[in-house]
Amino acid sequence: MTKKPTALEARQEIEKRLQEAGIQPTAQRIAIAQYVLTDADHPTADDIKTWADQNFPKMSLATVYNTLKILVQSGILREFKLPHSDRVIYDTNLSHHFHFLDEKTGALHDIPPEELEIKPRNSKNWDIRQVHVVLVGRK
Amino acid sequence: MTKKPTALEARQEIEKRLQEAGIQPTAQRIAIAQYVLTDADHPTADDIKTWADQNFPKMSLATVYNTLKILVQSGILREFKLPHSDRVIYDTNLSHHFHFLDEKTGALHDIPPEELEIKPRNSKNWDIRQVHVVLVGRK
DNA sequence: CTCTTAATTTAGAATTATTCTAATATTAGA
DNA sequence: TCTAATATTAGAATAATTCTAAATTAAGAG
Repeated sequence: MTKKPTALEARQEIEKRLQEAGIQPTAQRIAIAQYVLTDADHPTADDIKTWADQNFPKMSLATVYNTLKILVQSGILREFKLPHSDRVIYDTNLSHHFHFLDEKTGALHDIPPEELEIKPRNSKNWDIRQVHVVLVGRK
Repeated sequence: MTKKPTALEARQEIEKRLQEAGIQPTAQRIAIAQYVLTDADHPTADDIKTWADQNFPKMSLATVYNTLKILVQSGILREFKLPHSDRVIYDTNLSHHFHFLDEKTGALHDIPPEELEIKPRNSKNWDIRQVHVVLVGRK
């Protein structure tokens, strides 16, 4: 039985991850990474800014964007856009998965890879690096 | 052996299609529809504006956007965004297909549905209306 | 410690794609 | 030919994101 990590332990875990990725673990970066990786659900930059305004002494919008860019570059997060909406959405990159967008509510759900079999009959033998799948419909 | 349609015939064909969709076939709309449906390859609104500036007496950017919106609403076109880029891309809706984005060149290629088998193990029995797939990689 | 340099953060301006607005022009139909 | 409805237009407004240049913070050498 694994103990649930305390807030401090979680923070230290995040800090370690940033360091391992060669990212200087500043207070702002730790806060953003912790929020996106543990609490948030497919947040946008704006969601993160709103959260920061309530949970961090002072953080500029530019820092939110800068930090997200760094986290994406280092592979800790991935970013994507939904087929229609305007905003970039951030997602943990821990496990490969697909997305289901509920037309009615706008809610975005993860689809684990086992739920969707994708077989490229890759006749052209292309080198495929990323597979983005968004199913749009109703529950 | 079918004859290749003349420019006039193509224009009339487009006009008929607009009328059937309940869209008033104005000169601007015919021009845009003809370009997107027969000549352009995954254009953005900006591509269409550039083309119009060179091939139509005078057309405002607002008309480009208005017309594209109407064509999408009527099902003649579909629109989507690539996972990373900023612009909406327009595509003919004639046949269901997927996309391959070449990381190196940025070129976007169609993938016919036979090339990619997608099997949702739809345990949740969701009603899926659209399937967006973008493979990103290199040729 | 303390100084110096490099890295980070910041506020606000700039940019980009798209939508809105209100006036003008065109079209369809009586 | 007139009228009402519809479409087009230029330019302003909006929204997400990026850029800029100055101020702050952190890291490492001595």
